Amino acid sequence: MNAPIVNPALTKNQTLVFDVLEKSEGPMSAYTILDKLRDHGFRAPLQVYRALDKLTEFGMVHRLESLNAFVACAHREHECCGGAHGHGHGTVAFAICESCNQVLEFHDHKVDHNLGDWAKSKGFKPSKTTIEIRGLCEKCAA
Amino acid sequence: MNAPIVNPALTKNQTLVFDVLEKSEGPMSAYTILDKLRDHGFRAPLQVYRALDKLTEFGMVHRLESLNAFVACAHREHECCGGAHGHGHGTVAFAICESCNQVLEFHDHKVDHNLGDWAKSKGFKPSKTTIEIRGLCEKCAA
DNA sequence: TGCCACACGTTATAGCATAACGCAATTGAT
DNA sequence: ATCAATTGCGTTATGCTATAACGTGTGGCA
Repeated sequence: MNAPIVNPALTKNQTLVFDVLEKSEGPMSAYTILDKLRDHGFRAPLQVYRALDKLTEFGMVHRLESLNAFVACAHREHECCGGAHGHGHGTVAFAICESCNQVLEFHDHKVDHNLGDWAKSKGFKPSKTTIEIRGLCEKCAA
Repeated sequence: MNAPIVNPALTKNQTLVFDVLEKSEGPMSAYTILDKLRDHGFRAPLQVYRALDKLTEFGMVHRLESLNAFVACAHREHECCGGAHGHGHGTVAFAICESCNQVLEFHDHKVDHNLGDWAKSKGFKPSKTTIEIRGLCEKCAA
């Protein structure tokens, strides 16, 4: 459960990428981000991927594996997944609406605990856990 | 929780793809499968992807989202995720060793229940849930 | 000063997935 | 029987996602 970096100083590219993600309604692919940043001088995918790597390392951005896309962390004040206290919230989970693309980010300590128990019982040492629920959000299911 | 198809009749391509996956030690990408099947007349990715789509629909193959790869379902007798009784085991979870690429497939009813409770509390209607733990298996962690 | 670490920019390439077309075989209703 | 609908198949082309490998510039620091 590596504690993320707290309030790191962002570079120009990292700031640009993060701002685009934060202003977005939903998850974005790296190439969509690239297109949004062409006016700011971005020309190549690596410029985006390198920024995303760092932002993910900082805990400010999450990668949605089932979408090959990225979202800004939904938790304010960088308290996400650790943060100032360094104790961590454990694994982040996502509910992804397949109709409106809204993403709900949440923590569930019981799930963490249960998966942790399973791992312990098998001698498995987790480094990163992905939990993604695809489906319909309340509004779209109605 | 859609009940999977039980003992479907597989086409030639589906059988070939499934056999390759089942004999494999670990997960395989679609293109790796394609290469294994060139001698059997496979020429194009779509031949593999179409078979994989069906096998996944049948519950005989799982996609690992964090690897962009596929594994044969580890449960014998097609009792996986439902099967003959049609009651379903709920979500399948995977522990993926980043050192030896071994994949452990498992079910955890408590996790299912916890995520189900969360979804219900938010009015979210899940269609497919992905749980993947990356880390080190017992042997590689030693 | 020389070294190191890091961010950056660029070109090229690798790896993953699907669109769109047409053909053949199967099924099932009329 | 025959027509229509469905499904699987093969092929070509294309699009999307991600990284390798190279070089440049900058700031910190012994």
